[in-house]
Amino acid sequence: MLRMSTLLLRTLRDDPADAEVASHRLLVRAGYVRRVAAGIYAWLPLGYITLRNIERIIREEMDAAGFQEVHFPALLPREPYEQTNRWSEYGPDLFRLKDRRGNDYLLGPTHEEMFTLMVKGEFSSYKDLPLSIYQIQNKFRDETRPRSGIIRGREFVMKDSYSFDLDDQGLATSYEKHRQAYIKTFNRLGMNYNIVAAMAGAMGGSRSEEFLAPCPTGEDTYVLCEKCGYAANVEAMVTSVPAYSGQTPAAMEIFDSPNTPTIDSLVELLNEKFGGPYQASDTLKNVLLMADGEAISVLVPGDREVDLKRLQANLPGVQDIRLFEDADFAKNPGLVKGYVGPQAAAKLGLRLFADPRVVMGSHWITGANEKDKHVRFVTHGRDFTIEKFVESAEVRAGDTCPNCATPVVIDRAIEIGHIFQLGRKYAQALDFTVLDKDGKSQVVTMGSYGIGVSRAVAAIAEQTHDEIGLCWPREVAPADIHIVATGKEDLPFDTAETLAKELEAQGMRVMLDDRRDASPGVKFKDAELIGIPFIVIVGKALADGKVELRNRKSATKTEVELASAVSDILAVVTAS
RNA sequence: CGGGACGUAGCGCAGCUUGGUAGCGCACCAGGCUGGGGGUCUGGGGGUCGCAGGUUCGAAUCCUGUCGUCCCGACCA
Repeated sequence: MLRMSTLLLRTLRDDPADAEVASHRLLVRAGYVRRVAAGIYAWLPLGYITLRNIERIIREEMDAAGFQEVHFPALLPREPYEQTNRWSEYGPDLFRLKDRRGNDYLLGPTHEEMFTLMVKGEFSSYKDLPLSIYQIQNKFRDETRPRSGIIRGREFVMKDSYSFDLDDQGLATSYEKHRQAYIKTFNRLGMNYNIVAAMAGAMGGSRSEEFLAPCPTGEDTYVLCEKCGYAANVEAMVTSVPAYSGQTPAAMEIFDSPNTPTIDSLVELLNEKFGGPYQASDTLKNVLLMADGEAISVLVPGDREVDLKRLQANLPGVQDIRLFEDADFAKNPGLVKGYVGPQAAAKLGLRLFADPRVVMGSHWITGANEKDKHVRFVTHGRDFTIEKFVESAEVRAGDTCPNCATPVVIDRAIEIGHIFQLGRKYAQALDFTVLDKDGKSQVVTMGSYGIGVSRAVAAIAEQTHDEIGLCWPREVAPADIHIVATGKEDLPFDTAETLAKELEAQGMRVMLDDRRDASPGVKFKDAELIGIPFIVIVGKALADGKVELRNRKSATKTEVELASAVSDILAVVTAS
């Protein structure tokens, strides 16, 4: 039984100054967590119970799916990460340290290498597969800017699983098993979430989905088709483009366009010069970028911006991408800032990519590669050719669903889970093979599956809190019932004590506010802030032989006879 | 890494412009009243004012540097 009189807990009346998002504010105020350093948090008893409840649910679902739990150290040697090249690839986000002999170590950001090596050390036959193993572990990332409290810390708790299969079909099956296990897990956690298509990204692999908990303070943006259910991270959103059916355009025609370095100024001039209506979407924007030191051009309709994240995610292998700067223009005198066109890209040595909207046969108004001159009727396929289409333009609400052409909505969310088919990258790098039926060595194929455990505490708090405090789903709450004794006589306290013990005997998890020195108002406020789903008040109503039962979420209050209180409360709680 | 702000008691803040005994609220301790919505009165304990230099008879306050933190952006399996 949790007793408020002795619990290591001091609720705060004021919001902490450094907390912006609701989960952070409330978890600190309600005494669940305390900041230790930037992006590093300690868990007080209430918070730790909540965290462990989530871990327990995850374990139960992983075990039920037949996955086995293992555990690795957080402190790891450099060598395996050297072999997979992640020691350098991971960049400055990797926490690195040296021991007294000067050897390099790291604090694990994810454990693909260790899992692969563990299985490699034990198994060497196709008969041993498939295998899925998982751990719940603290992970470390030296984020440039930790933020939003528990949501994005530098140390956090994560459940990561890895599957090992002989072939792609096996991987697909393992992936699906994890997907189902995740659905069960997040349902039990009482979360609202969407499963969205994601980019497998630099990790390689063919299929990847994210579990996103919609929430205005989330850091991920995704699109959702409310008609057919298509959902995708904006990076993975597929542009739907109707086939181009326009007539063959006239030949290119250069015209004077003084002082029109921006799309807006160009559109204004077009309407004056040629009669309208012309729109930004009639023009072609040539966005110049440096990709790993190489100049590239990306073509997007003039009314769209390039989404750098989206572009990079769709240009596999590119590590670093940034917009052209004045210094880059200086090095490429053929490129006239504000008047760039794709016609001369090849001549200028630019690699040319285009958003799928720049369909073959479409014609555009674009720069003439000459100051104060533009050109119209520039036609894709006739006047320029591209290396390939690449998803790169910003995604907007109202863009059409690639499945059913319905306008999509855009929403923000917290990423709480990510599953993806890794393929053979790690097994290859670490030389993990098994013998197949024919006695031949085969590189195994892997999947990797993560759940942000500590982040889930915050995500649930974000989705379930209200103005007055936290409001947990029962299975994750630190207790089922919060019993408050009020008054100055012994009777309510003794009664509450007895009631608490009887409810515990029935399997209920009980928190008892047995503080003699706190006023009723303080106890009610604390109970609401802490957010245990049911609150029982033993006080005034005792005079009529009753206690009061409140539902934290709905704020409904009912009085029940003390004589039947245990079974009445039990019935209400278990029905929830 | 760019832009902005802030470091004073466990938490929230004032004091700094104009240098002179470090203050308020919450929390904490002792006692009284109150006892169904963070109630009230009296009395207390707790801070090398982020750190290091400098100016000055004297620095929380002025100057220089440095470290840290938060917010927006960039970045983020």
